Amino acid sequence: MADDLNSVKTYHHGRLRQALLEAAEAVIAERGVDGFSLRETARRAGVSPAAPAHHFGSARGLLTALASEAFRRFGDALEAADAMAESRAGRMRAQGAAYVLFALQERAKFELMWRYALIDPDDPDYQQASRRAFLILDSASRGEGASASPGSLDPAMAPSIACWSLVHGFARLALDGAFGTEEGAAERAARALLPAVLRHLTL
Amino acid sequence: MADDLNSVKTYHHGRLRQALLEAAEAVIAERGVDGFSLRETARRAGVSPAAPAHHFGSARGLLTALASEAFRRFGDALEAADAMAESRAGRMRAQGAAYVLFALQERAKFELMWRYALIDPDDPDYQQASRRAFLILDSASRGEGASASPGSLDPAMAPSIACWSLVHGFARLALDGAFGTEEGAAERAARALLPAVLRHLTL
DNA sequence: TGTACATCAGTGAACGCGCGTTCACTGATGTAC
DNA sequence: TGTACATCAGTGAACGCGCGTTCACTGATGTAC
Repeated sequence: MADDLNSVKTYHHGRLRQALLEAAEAVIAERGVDGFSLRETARRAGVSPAAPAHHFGSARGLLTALASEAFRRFGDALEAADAMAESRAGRMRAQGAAYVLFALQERAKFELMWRYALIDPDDPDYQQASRRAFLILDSASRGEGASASPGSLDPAMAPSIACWSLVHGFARLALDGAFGTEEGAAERAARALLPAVLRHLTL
Repeated sequence: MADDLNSVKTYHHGRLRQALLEAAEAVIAERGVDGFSLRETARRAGVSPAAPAHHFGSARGLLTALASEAFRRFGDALEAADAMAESRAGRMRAQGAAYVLFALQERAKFELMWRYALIDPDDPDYQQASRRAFLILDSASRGEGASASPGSLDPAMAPSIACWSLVHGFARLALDGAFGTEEGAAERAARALLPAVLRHLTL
């Protein structure tokens, strides 16, 4: 029977955790990160406002899970871009483009990823997901297997940090409307300027 | 009599507008941008919750005024740094250091400056203050008098945008704890890494 | 195969909260004559 | 110099809001025998 896959409304949802994450994603995509509300998320998932607590403990817990998931997909995007390029500079540029593309396409999620007032940055899952993303960037900008760790102040980190800063800054400026606030302005700026901007980095 | 400068509590405040801006600044410095509240601001200024409306219209109005003022001081800091250096590269690096220093020292204000969900980015005063800051950066990275405008997609903008992106990204990553979340970690990272990072920029 | 029971995943009503804004008001100031 | 009056800059109580979380509960599921 396809019944239990479709319309039958049962007391137990079955995949509520995933459904809540999707609903939350939709809420922030529509209303912005600041417009998030746990009750609205529950409403969209068709569930009582108390239900999310069962899976995430609190609103912060849900957002932390969503941010972790976002970081994972972000890492995937960087990895995929990396695999398409060959030279060191080529890898770095491909990743830089993917970085900015992700930020523009998944705007709200990208902002959430860095919103420490709303998530728990000490969550192990979050930590692991965000650290991984940096290591992918790092390995491209220093060429081959990553060695140092994100938190270190080793001067050997400078190239990676410079690369990271450049693309991160460009993405945020674009999101914040520095290149115009009209519809599509950020995307146009990225297309027109990003390649030239990336060329200003010496590795 | 010094009375009217000190303790005498009069019905009319006299400089309430300024007092509210200062109170708001203190609130976000203590509680973070997300912790802002108009009522709390009024409380600190020793005034009823309805008073701010008289000077700023709404909470958003107050925050927009605060962000504009922040951008003005930010521009001043960039300008001062610029005046200390001589070569083009020197000016750019001095401004870059000032940029990051401002972000770290005036953390909450710096974040507010870019928080479009809370302010009105179309406010003329805000526009002018933010545009000015960019033009100072721009004039250093292209050498001498600024020519193009922030919104343009002219490829000649690439050096300025690259410089801007680099320092903006570094600042945000530092604030967001990418270099560690312990007390003072961001400052230490800036001291240890920023000069080397700035050297990766070709002008 | 059937039954008892523990555990799990939801409900829905209620709580208390602090918020931004509104409203009719009043005390102080400044200006015209 | 004194008075009338408009304007300005505050008050403080009230409104309605949506929020996150709590609580005692119940329906469904899975497991042991």
